Amino acid sequence: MATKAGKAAKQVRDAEATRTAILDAAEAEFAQYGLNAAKTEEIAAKTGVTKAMIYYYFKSKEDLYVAVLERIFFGRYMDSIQPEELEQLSPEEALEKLIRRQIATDFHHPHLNPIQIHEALQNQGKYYKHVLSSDRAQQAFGIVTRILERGVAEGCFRKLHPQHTVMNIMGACNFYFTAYENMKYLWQGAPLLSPETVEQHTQEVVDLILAGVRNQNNR
Amino acid sequence: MATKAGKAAKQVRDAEATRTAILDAAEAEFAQYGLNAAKTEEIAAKTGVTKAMIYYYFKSKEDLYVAVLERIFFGRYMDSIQPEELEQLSPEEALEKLIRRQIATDFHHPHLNPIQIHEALQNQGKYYKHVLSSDRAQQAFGIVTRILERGVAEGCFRKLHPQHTVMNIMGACNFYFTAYENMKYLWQGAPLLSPETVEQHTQEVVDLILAGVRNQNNR
DNA sequence: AAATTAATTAACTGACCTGTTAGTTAATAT
DNA sequence: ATATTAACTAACAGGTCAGTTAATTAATTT
Repeated sequence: MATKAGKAAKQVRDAEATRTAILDAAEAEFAQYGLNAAKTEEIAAKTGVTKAMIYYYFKSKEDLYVAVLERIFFGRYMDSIQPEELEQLSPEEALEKLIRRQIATDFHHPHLNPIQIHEALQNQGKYYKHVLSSDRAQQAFGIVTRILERGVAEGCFRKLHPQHTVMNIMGACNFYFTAYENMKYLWQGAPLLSPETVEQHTQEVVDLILAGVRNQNNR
Repeated sequence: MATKAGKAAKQVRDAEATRTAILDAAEAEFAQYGLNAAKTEEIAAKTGVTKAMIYYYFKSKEDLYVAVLERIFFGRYMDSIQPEELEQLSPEEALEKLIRRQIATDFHHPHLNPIQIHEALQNQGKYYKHVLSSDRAQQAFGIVTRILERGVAEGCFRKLHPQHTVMNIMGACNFYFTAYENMKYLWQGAPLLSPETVEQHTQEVVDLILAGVRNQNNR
């Protein structure tokens, strides 16, 4: 929709659209397999183009992978979480909103977490370094950490370690999605990924974490 | 030490030892890459034998993978957690011990979690199904869930959903290790995987979760 | 409408990777 | 000591995969 496209989508050839389609297919492939086990042939097949197209738009599989990483982090993650907005709220309100947004993001962008995890496990974060070291990322996580620091300072949260707590909250939010495919064998019956159970998961995490950080002596 | 070995270890050829060495190397390789991206050649090299040895002891890469899965789950995980023992304790004590054991297991068997995660993401739990459906696994997780149910029934835990809470606790315990390689770029300085910080992580999770599940109305 | 440029494909190359085979060396039994 | 079995290796076969090349078709410009 950015370029000149009279009727859009009706074009047979559309560089922008093809590039995006490749990124979309690559995102799905990398989410399932990570950089190493992902197959360019498979990405091309999912896109509906020839493998050569990948190398027309991207230098290499590695280059495509980095493009996917950057797009999903800056495009999807940061936009969904909106850390800046949380600064206006009280620590409790901000924390609850953060949790709800985090889980909603996991649910609506199911590739985000798998890609990050594969990157950590397979490549030790090598390709993620420049993303997470960027000013935008540092600032965003600074804001998140400061929500907890503010809570402690204001006395509504108990004395806790902000960075550890941020990680533990992320763990509680994410594990449900990460481990779903294994967990389904443990507690059968329940359809673990239905909107209803995700809503229940959200409420459980909110209750657990807010009770977990609240200062009992205060009030 | 099981077979007849006068001076043990001094043998040049030792089937049992070689098989175990292959399993060890495979465990490390699968933990980093998962089934699909793991290379048999690499496993052989790590073991210090020829690739053909893998096929002497195991039918296929898949077969070796399943052997690794079973060994690490039944051998390492179940032995470390000892769910049966937790049944004797009060819900609070049991829950704290469970958390401490879970994290200690993650720390001392760093391959366990990565393998499980890769299995979920890459293979949708296909090769884990028979493991988690087994009586031993079902019973163990039943015990864990029942700790929470007991706590709710006895009134020391607030009204919570046991299965969701088990997952959220596991998430808080595991995420620290899973995401470490990415997280190190966010909060530099601190050596995130030193014994000291792992101890701190443990205490933070214990504090967070116990406060999070405790019933405030009850005393 | 013809010429030019951009998007796309088919077919290929060379490296790599799983699994095999046939032969070799060490341990064990006779 | 010799024969037999068990553990192990070197070398290879066949398939797969990342990346390339040369030709083709669609869009754009003149």
